[in-house]
Amino acid sequence: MYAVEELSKVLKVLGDPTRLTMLKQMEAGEQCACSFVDCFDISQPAISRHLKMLRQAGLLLERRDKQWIHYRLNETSPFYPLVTDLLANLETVEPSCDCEPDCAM
Amino acid sequence: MYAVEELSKVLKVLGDPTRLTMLKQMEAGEQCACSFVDCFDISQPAISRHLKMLRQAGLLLERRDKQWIHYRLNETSPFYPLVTDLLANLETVEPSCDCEPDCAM
DNA sequence: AGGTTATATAACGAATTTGTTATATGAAAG
DNA sequence: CTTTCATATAACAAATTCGTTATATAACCT
Repeated sequence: MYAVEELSKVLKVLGDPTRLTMLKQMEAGEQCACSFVDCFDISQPAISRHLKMLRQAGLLLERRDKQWIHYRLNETSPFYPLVTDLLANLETVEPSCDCEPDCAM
Repeated sequence: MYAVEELSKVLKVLGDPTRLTMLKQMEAGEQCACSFVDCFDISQPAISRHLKMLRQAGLLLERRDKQWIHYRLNETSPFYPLVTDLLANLETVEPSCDCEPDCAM
């Protein structure tokens, strides 16, 4: 059972096409932050801030490997079931620019 | 299957504690607009605008009866299953001010 | 050490959101 | 017909969002 304040905060974070698409891409597994930079037509700092919002909402976990940071869905979030359910009902988006499944490493 | 743009728009509308609480109250059935005015600590025009946003997202239907307007969840919305699922996992909120289940009529 | 790559933060502006008060509309009641 | 009640709209201010460019940090490579 979610409290109204918490749920509305998470839904607000989910209510953005860029962040929703990011999550959809992480549905398949870990994604390097650099791959998001390639996938979207917005600047690297904008990507970084979207990731931060998802992280602060507790929806993401990160793993540092060398200079790359890999993000993945946080399966221990109380909202993880909600997120996976949403993503399962979300069409896959074909990227506008060239978008590698993941970076070199 | 939802498209990213549509789903993110709906989630954005859902991502507000006032609107989420309004929907929760409509989970039980029709609600007169005036009952929302009693339930929340915001002005009548603010309530009216929240209802408009929910209506424009296709989540609500209205029924006019005399001078009152009754709102209910739109069961034919493609997002209705999503909404009911969310509401089922949302704690009921006890109202701050006096809040009738519905107005006189 | 110095250069390159990946990511984060700061500072800022335009657009959007969310509240307010004042006003308009629509229906009911005297 | 004028008043009253329920609801909607207009105009505006404060706060937030979301992008930008410039700069900082962190790790790797030579």
